[in-house]
Amino acid sequence: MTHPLLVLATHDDHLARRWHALGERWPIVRANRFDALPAGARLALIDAALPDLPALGDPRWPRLAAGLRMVFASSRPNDAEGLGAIEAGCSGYCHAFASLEQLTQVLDVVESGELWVGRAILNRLLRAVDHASKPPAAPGWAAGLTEREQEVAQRAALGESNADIATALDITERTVKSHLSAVFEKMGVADRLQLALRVHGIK
Amino acid sequence: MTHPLLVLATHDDHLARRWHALGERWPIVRANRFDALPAGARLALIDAALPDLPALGDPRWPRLAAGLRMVFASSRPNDAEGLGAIEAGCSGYCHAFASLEQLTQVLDVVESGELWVGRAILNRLLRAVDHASKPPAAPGWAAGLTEREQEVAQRAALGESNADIATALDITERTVKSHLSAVFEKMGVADRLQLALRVHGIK
DNA sequence: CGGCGCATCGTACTCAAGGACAGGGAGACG
DNA sequence: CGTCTCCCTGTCCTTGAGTACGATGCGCCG
Repeated sequence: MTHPLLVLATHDDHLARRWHALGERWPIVRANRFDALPAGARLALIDAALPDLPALGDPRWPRLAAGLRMVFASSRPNDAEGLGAIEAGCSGYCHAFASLEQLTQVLDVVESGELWVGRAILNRLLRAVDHASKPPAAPGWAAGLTEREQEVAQRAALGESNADIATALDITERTVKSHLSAVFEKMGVADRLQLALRVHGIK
Repeated sequence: MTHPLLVLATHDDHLARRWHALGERWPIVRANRFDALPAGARLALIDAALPDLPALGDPRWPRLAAGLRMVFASSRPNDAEGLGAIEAGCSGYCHAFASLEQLTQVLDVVESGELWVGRAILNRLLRAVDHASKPPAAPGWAAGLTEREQEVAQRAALGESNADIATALDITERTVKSHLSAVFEKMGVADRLQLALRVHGIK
């Protein structure tokens, strides 16, 4: 048998019967409790509704993840739980009542060492990162600033000195100061530190 | 045949031969150019090195993605390209010379309507989101700082002047400078702006 | 054409910041 | 007791930042 033992960890007999069909692909064993997971198991499908399930921040999760590839199955999936599960060390997160084809695919992917999250979560991740990865796309703070002023403000807020900015924009330090003064005036801040806090959403 | 037609889009004959083995699973057809993709195709594996490949920001990508599930295969994968590919509408991003098992898995996942990215990118996404979702809780930056130094650093990072901090803590401005100098030294930053960026998780 | 916004540059000034250098007092620890 | 760390304070000095006067050139618009 090339496939590793698959532990089906659920307290729910109905769910267990449903998951039982996975036995066609993996040798399976049932576990009723979290702390009763077989020691040597390498792959597990874990019901989020297990009665003795530790919180996702619990240190037992990462310890367990060292030797066990876990798929966290929730009957009511949501982003926060999914992120928590992945961060806790789980390799997959899916709907507990997903189709057998879907579950098989998830387990396949996880067994091969990859991570699996649904497209909903992945999309949200991408949008979040997309959001976070482009500070130049100013949301509100740049209102009323000219294009040049925004450039200068952006750089100043990232810690560049006036001389740095001048060199980068190929203008004089004097001009940088001029733009910055306008920025301070328009944004109602006193110095570049306050500017940085505003630009980055602190205060 | 339950599997849809798989378009192998690459200009590279070597890569095409390698991918050809996917024909055991999907009916395949070769395309040499991006604008020569068959009209009715539903699934495509696209070489990032295609000569006429549009930039990832090109509007042709989302249009194409409407009817075609694309896996973007790069011979030198990196996060930025991966994110760009997914955002452009591709359903998968992987190494062009990944193993056939891996490619099959990716295509399986994508064919079923899910998104696929490697664990490296996914991990990075998670860390990025993890980072972005908790700006107030900065646990790591204060490592090695004494209690007093942390107080001063915290206030300085929020934009308080040395005089402000001195008044607030009922000490001399000189002492504030002393603590701050120690903070700068320990954290490897040059001034309070850099400190603020570090404390608040920017840079 | 004249006014206006924008970007650019000059000099001079004030001031907070930060470093260099030097020290005192309180508590912990072997 | 000696040593160590932490907290506190002092003076002197250099420098970047920010402001206060100023100025020119360009494009747009009524």
